[in-house]
Amino acid sequence: MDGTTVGHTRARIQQVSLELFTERGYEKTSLREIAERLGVTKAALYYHFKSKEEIVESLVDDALREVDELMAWFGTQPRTTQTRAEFLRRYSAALSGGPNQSLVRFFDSNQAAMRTMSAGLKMRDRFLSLMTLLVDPDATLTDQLRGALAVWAVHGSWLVLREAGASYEEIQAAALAVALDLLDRAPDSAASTK
Amino acid sequence: MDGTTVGHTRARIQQVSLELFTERGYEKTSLREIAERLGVTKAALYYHFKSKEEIVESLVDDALREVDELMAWFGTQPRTTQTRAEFLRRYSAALSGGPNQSLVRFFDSNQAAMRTMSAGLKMRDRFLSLMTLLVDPDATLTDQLRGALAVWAVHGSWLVLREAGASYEEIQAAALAVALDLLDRAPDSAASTK
DNA sequence: GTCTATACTTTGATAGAC
DNA sequence: GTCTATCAAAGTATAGAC
Repeated sequence: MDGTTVGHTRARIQQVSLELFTERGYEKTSLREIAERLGVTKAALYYHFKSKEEIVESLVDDALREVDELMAWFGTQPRTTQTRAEFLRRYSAALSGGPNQSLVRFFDSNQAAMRTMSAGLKMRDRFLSLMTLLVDPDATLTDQLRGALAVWAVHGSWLVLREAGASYEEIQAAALAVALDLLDRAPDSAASTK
Repeated sequence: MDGTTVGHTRARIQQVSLELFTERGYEKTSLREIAERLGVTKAALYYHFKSKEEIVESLVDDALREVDELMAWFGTQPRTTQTRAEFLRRYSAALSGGPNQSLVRFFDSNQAAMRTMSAGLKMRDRFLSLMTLLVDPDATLTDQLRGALAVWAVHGSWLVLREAGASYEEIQAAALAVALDLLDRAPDSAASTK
C-alpha cells in the first residue's frame, strides 16, 4: 500500500520536518514525532541525515538557491531606486507561498535555535547581504533601520497581521507597499554623483 | 563567605536565568547550568520554582508591571498623534537597558518557545493591546503594518543594527525616530470627526 | 524553610542485526 | 534501507536530611 513512496523517504522527512518545525518550533519537535508521523523509527532518520540539525541544513540549502539567483541578478543591475524596488518585488514574490515562506517563518520564530546552527549563519549572512544591496552601508543609522524594516516587513508581516483577518495575498501586498515606501525614504546617502 | 546572600536565592535564580536564556536561548539552557552557576543543585531550583517555565513566568510578570502602568496612563489620555508619540517615547525609554531590555530581546529570540508558554501569551497580549493603542483596529492593512513596524523598530533595532557599530543610545534614538515617522504616516482612518 | 539525593522519563545519537 | 538495542544527558519530580 505504500509501494508508491519508494526511494523518496528523504524528501518526505524534509517535508514533515519543516511542517512540524514551523508549527511547534525546532526544539519542541522530537525526532520521535517526525519518525512516528512517517511510520518509521527514529534510527531510520539517521540513515538519511547525520543529525537533527542536518535536516534543517538541507532545507535551508534548497531554499537559499532561489535567493542566491535573485541576488546574482541584482548584482548585474545598477543600484537605482527602481531596480531596488524591482528586487524587493521579486524577493517578495519568491517568498509567497510554498516551502520558502515556511522556512522564513521558521527562521524568524526560531532565532535562538538558529543562532547556534550553521544553517542559521547562512541565512543570517544572506539577509545581511540583502540589506547591503538595498541600503548603502554608509547610510545614516535611521536609513539603515528603514532598510532593515523594509526587509522585515516582507518577512514578518504574517506574524503581525495574522490576527487582522486578511488573506495572505492582501497581507503580502500591504507588506510590499510599506516596504517600498520605507525604501523610498532611505536613499543611499552617497547616491550617484549628482 | 556567602553569608551576604541569605534568602535571596530566588532573585539570583531569576537573574542568572535571564542572563543564560537571553544568551543561549531558553531551550538550550539547562537547569543544570543555572544551578551550577549558582553553586546549588537542580533540585534546589524546584524549591523556588515549580518548573523551568515558571522562572520565565516570574520574569515576565515583573517586567509587565511597568508596561501595564504605562498603558494605564495612556488610557487616561486622548488618542492624538501627540499622545501616541509621547507614549512611544516613554515605552522606548522603559525598554532602555536593564532587565526589561533583556526580556524583550529574549522574547523576540525565543518566539517558538514562548508560543507554548503562558508567559508568552501574556507578552503577546500586551503587544497586541499596544498595537490597538497606537493604531486604530479599523485602519487599512498598510497602516496597521506601519504601526506594528513602529513597535518592532523599538523592540528589534538592536538585532538589526548590532553589526552596524553604533552605541546602544544611538540605535535606540534611531529606532524611536523611525518609529515616530512610521506612526506619523499611519493616522487612524477614523480620526476624530473632522 | 532550604536544600540534597535519588529516581523516572524523554531526547538526540550510535552500533550492529536483518 | 530500515529496525532493535542501547547510551549519555536533560527535564521533571519526590522523599527526606538539616
